[in-house]
Amino acid sequence: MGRNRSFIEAEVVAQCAEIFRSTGYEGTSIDDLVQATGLHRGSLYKAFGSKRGLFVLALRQSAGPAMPTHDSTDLLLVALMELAPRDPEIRSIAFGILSGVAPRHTPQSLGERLLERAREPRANEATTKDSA
Amino acid sequence: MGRNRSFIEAEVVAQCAEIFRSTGYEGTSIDDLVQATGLHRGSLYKAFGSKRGLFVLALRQSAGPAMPTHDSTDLLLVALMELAPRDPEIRSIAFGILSGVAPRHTPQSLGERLLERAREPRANEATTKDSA
DNA sequence: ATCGGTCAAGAACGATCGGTCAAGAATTCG
DNA sequence: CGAATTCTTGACCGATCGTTCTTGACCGAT
Repeated sequence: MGRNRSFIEAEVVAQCAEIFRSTGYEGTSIDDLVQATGLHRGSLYKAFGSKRGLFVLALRQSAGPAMPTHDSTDLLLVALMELAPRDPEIRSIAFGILSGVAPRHTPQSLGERLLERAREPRANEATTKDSA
Repeated sequence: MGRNRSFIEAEVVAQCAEIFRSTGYEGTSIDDLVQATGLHRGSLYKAFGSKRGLFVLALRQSAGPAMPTHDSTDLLLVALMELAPRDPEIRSIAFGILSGVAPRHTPQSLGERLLERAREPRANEATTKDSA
């Protein structure tokens, strides 16, 4: 039970992380997360409290012990660009990830990934509804 | 006169650029720009058409012939992170700036500035966002 | 069968978003 | 001077934002 639940939780957080890293923090709406996870608004809030809380979990989880992937690096970039300057806790988490035991990220590697990400066209997210 | 007008215009664009580079694109509301410029909503839209149009002008203007400053680099970072993946024109402008005649920006210099910016606390603008 | 408690579900909420427009002030022209 | 025209202004719009609350289905214990 508990194990299964936390496993599912981790999966949901991972799905949200994917949305956040792709469309940014401010660019992601709760509806986007609802759609991506299949959960419902109330459930998301019951489980995670707020959009920001969900992002914090996603950021922490994506920075596990493994080597950074493109996805986890993107999420870190989003945190650094959009949240860190105005949110001390997230700034602290982000720089904690950066100063991990091994020098996994460097300014150069971050800059390179930033440029790669900027070049990747994003599927035109529905600003106007034509889902038929 | 035309010259005076365009001078004022450039000043307004510069003020908006400062807001965009500081709080990001999605993080900046029209009201923020209204407050920063002292102009009124209608005037802004009459002169610049849209928030995006204003950002495009700001990005182009900030990437003049001079050496990049922290401010102009920040605006470029915002363009690359928030707009470039979903907006081909802005992506094109941004990469045009990057491939200027002299190698003014490198992945490493971008990454370094990204980290500096993330460390600079931003005056907590009260948008009733983190009261949870 | 009936209660009490739990939880998913999504309708509803106030605030705020980007964008528009009609009415008043200012200016130009006959 | 008065009519015509341009500019200024901020109230207003529908949509969407993040968040909360009511609803009702479900389940074990009585």
